Amino acid sequence: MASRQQQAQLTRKKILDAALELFNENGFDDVRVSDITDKSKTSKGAFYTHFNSKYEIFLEKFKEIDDFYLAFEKEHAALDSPALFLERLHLAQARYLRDELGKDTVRTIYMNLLRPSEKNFVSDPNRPYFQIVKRQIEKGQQAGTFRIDLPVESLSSQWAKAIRGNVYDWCAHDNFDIEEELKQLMNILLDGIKA
Amino acid sequence: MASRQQQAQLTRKKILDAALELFNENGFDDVRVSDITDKSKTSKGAFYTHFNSKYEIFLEKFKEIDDFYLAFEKEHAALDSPALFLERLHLAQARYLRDELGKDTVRTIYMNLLRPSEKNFVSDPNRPYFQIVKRQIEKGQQAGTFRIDLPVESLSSQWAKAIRGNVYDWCAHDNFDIEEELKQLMNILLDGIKA
DNA sequence: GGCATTCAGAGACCAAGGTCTTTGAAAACG
DNA sequence: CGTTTTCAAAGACCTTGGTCTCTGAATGCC
Repeated sequence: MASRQQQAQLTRKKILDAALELFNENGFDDVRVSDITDKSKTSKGAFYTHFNSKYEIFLEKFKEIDDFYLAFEKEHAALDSPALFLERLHLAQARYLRDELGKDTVRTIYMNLLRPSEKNFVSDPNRPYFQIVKRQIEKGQQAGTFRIDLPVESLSSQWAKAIRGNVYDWCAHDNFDIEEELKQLMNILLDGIKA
Repeated sequence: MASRQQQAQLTRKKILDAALELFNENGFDDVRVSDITDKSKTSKGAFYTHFNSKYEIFLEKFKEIDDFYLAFEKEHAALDSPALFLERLHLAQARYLRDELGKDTVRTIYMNLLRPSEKNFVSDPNRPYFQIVKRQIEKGQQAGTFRIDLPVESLSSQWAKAIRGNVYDWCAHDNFDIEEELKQLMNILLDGIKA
């Protein structure tokens, strides 16, 4: 028989695959842990040895978003206006959230990030998103188009938080055109960080 | 015996009082619905005829914040710089959230606002907070200090959402000085909405 | 007053996320 | 090898928010 470790990895994968498929079909709230263990022919015991919660396994889906950011940066490396870069990045992000992930997924993530037990992966400063924003703002500072009375860290973290407020509200409402709203916000923010 | 309606109101009050007291002592997550019904000498049936969820009753506590905003506006009516008014308002707000309500309460509210069933009371544009912000921004526009290429509605709603992003992050993290962070954000935002 | 109807309230019940105990095979040991 | 230890996995069990059914007193109607 396969080694214990190999077997465990296989079980983990079976659970993960089943879960992601079910989440895609029915959304987080309409998938029971028992649905996942049934579909993957495993058990609660197996589920909770590999994942700490139903939410944690759901996050796996969200992590793809980092690939999106990295791909965007690569694709737009030629663009040398940081302001323009940031604007396009976030409009693309808005479409990605809306069309690829879907409001329901984002809502679930934003909700669960506030659970006391969670360590907040989304606003981890090491994530590609922050690195990219930071690089652009630094570039703008060096070019003299962005203000330098506040450090890059402050400007970029404030930028990110303002954007997050917009995404949060989008999750909480119907009739909210996130692309349009983000455009407006960035209009203001860019004015606020210009030299 | 008291009329049915009177009796019902009394029961409602008993539940509400017991609940708020328990929430204050132990926080939302550590209070069971059964704790509330035990303390108030009522029952699940009574609880759910008067409130739709454990969260809904918790919101009652939060609604006091509107009194805070109204009091602030009254107290600072003499201040005629909208920029200064907004800055002071939000620093006072930061302290109120931190010292009066507490991070845990705010976190719970921000979490539950994203529940699909909730109608978002917090970002209801009729709330005093929005009215106050809107009035100040309008005042600034009329005085020629704030930009007029975007309508008051846009400026104020973007303002509110950016602030909300900051509060959200404060809830999600330890080691986050909300007063300092808000100061920084407003520095940028005010620059962004100035004429 | 007598009868039908309504409705606040009690509490059994249900659903579903998460925990605990148990088991049996694989690894480690000698 | 034989024995002990470890540990993935199974599934019974617990917890707790919320629902459902039932009851009995207040209200409405004649």
